Amino acid sequence: MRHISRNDVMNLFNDIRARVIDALDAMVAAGDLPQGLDFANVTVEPPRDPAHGDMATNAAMVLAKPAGMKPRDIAEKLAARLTDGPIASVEVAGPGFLNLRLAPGIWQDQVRAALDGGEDFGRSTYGAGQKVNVEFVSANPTGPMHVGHLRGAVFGDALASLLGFSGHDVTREYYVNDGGAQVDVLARSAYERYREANGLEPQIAEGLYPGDYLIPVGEALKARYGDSLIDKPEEEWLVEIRDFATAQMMDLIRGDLALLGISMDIFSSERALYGTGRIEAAIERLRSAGLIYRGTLEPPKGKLPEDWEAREQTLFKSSEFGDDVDRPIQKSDGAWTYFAPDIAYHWDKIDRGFDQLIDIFGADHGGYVKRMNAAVKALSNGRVPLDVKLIQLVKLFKNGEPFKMSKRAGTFVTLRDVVEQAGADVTRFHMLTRKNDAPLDFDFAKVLEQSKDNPVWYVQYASARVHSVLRRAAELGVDVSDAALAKADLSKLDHPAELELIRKVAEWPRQVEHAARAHEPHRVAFYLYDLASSLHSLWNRGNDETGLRFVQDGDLDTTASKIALARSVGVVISSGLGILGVTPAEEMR
RNA sequence: GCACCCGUAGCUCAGUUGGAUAGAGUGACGGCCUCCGAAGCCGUAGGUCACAGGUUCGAAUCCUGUCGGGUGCACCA
Repeated sequence: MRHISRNDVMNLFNDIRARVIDALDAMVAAGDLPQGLDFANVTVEPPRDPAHGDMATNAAMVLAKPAGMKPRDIAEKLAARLTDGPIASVEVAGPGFLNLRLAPGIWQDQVRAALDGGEDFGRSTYGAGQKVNVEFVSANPTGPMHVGHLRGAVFGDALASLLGFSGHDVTREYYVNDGGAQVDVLARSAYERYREANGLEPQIAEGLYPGDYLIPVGEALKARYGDSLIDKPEEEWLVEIRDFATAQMMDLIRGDLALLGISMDIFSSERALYGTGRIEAAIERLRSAGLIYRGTLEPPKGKLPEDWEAREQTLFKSSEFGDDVDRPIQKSDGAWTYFAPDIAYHWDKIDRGFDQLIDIFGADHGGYVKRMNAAVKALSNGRVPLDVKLIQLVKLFKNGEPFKMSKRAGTFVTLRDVVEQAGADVTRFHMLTRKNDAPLDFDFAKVLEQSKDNPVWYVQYASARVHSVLRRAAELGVDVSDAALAKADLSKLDHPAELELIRKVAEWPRQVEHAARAHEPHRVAFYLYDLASSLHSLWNRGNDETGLRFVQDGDLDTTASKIALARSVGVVISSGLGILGVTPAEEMR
């Protein structure tokens, strides 16, 4: 029998799949199957219909064609080799599925595994320690974060946690766009506030940042420079004020992130790439691969920009890597485009030894992903995969009414506004209740509502019920420590309604692994909702069937078994919420 | 015009990387509290998975085309 790691034991589905693969290997050895088959598509999954048993495998069907055999023949030979250990019985069904029934106690063992593992239950090693870089937020350092940044921030942080939980070595990274014209605008805006602090009338011209958040920056500048910069030409103060203001803005942003419980491992500066030869070196690397040339791009088809004119530019041959056209890396005046330092930046990430890169962009930057993918492919010789996740817009509502925002009118909503009104836990969970590429509605009234319409509340309510029942059992004299509960007689948990909940708990390792593979943390949120639903369902059955209540007056042993189940649900909820960055509730009052 | 994302119940959305009879919430209707937390649970109703082809044992899922919505399209970042 193949060696099974502790991790695989925790993921029952992987364990059973390993047994199926072993049986297939044995069939090959015995000549029942041809050599050289690929078992990668063999899956073991919970069947949708419970009547189909505990688990089902498609092995016979996916192997029929490559093996040149009938599914039914494979299925029957495979079935004969599977009834062993945890698998109690096997039947061939439908077009060639093998429906597996597990031996008594196997599911219950998963409850024990959850209690033994605690919040490590479901942790996996499939990431194999791979170094993954998750770059997210990367908001321009020109002001506080607003709602537009909020969702990407939560998504990136949760994805990073999810990958860490599944065995990756994760770095959270922020790319500071401090190299372009917008930080000069910031400097000029801050300068006006500096003049204001010196008692002069600020002249916030069109195009400057009007926000109040620069007023304290102006005062800090006064404290530092007095009036020595007043009426001096821009050349004398631009760089100093720019660097100062940028640093202040980054402090602001770090504070905003902290409100959400987000802490970056690294802030990488775009500006720091200039003048170090890093950009030139990155471009040179592409040039030596024959991917840089001087050329003139075709005008875009369809509506032609008014001021379009043919220009010779330095181009990157991104079209060789799936991009639609080649992309300019230098402007006509010879300065780098935004793309050039970004190429250098990604090369730097590759250079730092990451095995996998993930970028999180707003959906409005979708047009950028092909060229970035092309660059990373070219720079790493295809070694390092880049996955760009696009985050769709958040639509704000208040009691069903759309919340109009306008930067000009000063009514744009900051991240701080949202978190202070809704709370970090609610905000974070709600941001993850949609797939990243689907638009999301955020209604300040609804997210705070206490009903099952609100998934945050619903999951928290389940958590609170678990804690409630643990408290009651403790009052009756049950030792509710995990170590003690793990010793309870779990074979008492044999009612179909209880088994249904146990199955949900047992699915956690599998769900979290799938979520990690897909880079989709929202799956964790949906699973938790589902798990909460199963708990509520069992709970309410206890109203009619008193034998199903978690607390059984006068029978401490049975209570301990049932509390063990409740606690395993609680363990998974806090583990799952932990990945999402949400604190589980102990009570709702 | 081109590229990317999306199209699933009246509404808002999931859908286990191709599996068996497509699921939740909400809204509508009907049940369940002398009972561990009813802020909950159970049931009924509701579908041509935008449309048309194709791939195969098998498609909401993969490919092609069409329609509809969003986003982006040289010297902005």
